[in-house]
Amino acid sequence: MPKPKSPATGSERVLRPGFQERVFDVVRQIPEGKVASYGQIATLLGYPGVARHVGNALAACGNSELPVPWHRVVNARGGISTRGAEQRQLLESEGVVFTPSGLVDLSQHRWQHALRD
DNA sequence: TCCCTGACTGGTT
DNA sequence: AAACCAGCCAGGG
Repeated sequence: MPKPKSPATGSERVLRPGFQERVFDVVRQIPEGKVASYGQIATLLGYPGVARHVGNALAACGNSELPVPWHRVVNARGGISTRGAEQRQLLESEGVVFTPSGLVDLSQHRWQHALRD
């Protein structure tokens, strides 16, 4: 039979369907005043390296029926999304502190899901 | 099906 | 510190 071209053969690093839901699930667990990074969530789900997809999934959080606190997800440097205008305000209203350079102070607000470094 | 883009990241210049 | 680059993989044109 013809050789399968699917990248899943050999090494299955393909995102399973339902990935987006899982992302929402985790994000909903972030408490007020805390933030997590895209990469942190990807790793938590078992897919290190797919931070982009976390962001991509979050971009569609409007499709979710349950509310998703998307503003509590920031990039690895504590920077907020390209649509950060609203995001910053939401975070500050939860007591999140920003550094003078406009980044979330991760040393103070990083959510650790009961884990540690 | 090819090519480009993306709410990302970590390493190298 | 900032720019650049390679890796990641799904979606859309």
